[in-house]
Amino acid sequence: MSALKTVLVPPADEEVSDSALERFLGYRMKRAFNVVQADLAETLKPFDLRMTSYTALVLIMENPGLNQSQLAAVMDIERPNLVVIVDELERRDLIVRDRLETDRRTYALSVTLAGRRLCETAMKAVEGHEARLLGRLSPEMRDTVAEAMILIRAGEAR
Amino acid sequence: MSALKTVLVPPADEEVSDSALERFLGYRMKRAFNVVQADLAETLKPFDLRMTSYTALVLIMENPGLNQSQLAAVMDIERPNLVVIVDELERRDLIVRDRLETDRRTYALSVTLAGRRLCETAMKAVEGHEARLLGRLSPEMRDTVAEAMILIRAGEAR
DNA sequence: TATTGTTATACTCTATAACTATA
DNA sequence: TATAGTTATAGAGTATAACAATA
Repeated sequence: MSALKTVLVPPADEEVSDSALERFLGYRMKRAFNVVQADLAETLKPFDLRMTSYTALVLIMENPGLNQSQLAAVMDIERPNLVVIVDELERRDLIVRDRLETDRRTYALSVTLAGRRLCETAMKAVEGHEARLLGRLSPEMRDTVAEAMILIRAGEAR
Repeated sequence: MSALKTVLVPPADEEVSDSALERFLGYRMKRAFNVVQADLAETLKPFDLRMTSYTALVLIMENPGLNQSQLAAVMDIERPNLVVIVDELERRDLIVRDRLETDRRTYALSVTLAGRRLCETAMKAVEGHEARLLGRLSPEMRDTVAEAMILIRAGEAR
């Protein structure tokens, strides 16, 4: 039997393949989400907002009076993580926390006039960001993706 | 003019709406991705792998001899962040780093037998995870989502 | 008891600058 | 000088336990 030595030939950059991960949803989603995240961060930077604080602001504007537990639930984050977000929005006078007479444990959150103005301007910028990132996708494709995201999200508990 | 006092009525839990974020891709993707991430983490826990280390292992198995810069590029992460991942895979004897004669700066990465075995078992588990999470999506929908993720990813630099 | 908001903490992922050794 | 790998570090997101005030 002859002695064969295996020689490891490094692939050229263009030859590196990820086809074994072709059906790997997490991998594909992660890479796409990173791009979306980075572009969104740039988009929101002029408003000094991050994705989480922007989301919170929009939801408070849409649901005046909601409390932090409700907001955390809609945003799908843990309550402790919401505290710092709400703290900062309040510090910047974009929202107010009102103690309720009926239940003095909870805060009723609502936007200030400044908060509403900033939010509406930021929403326009985010529309541009969406258009930029989804430009290559057909309208049908966008709808399908949106629907799929909701279906995946809904399939959580089983 | 009569003095009207605005009373803030907190919404019931079921009434909290996020329709203002309906077309907000990042928000939808984040929520879906969180679900995928959490389920994947559970799936990979028995193998003591995380999403990043699993991805690295699969890619090294598919591209024997590639170096860390190439791997980081395919995975879309920064080189410094890859070091700890490769360190751990090497420590567990799942991969080896071979110094190349031709360029002593780079490592040629490849899986060991143990690495190949663990990877192949883990890939089967990940298939189950995919089936579980994508169960509600039609095959056409899955294809569209996969394609859309690649398109979004590709639209990065513009 | 249970719930709201809070503090403290820890782990992961991500990003950048600066270093070393090789080329 | 440029590149591969490395170290150190910092920021952001996420998750849990435990507490005070209130119901």
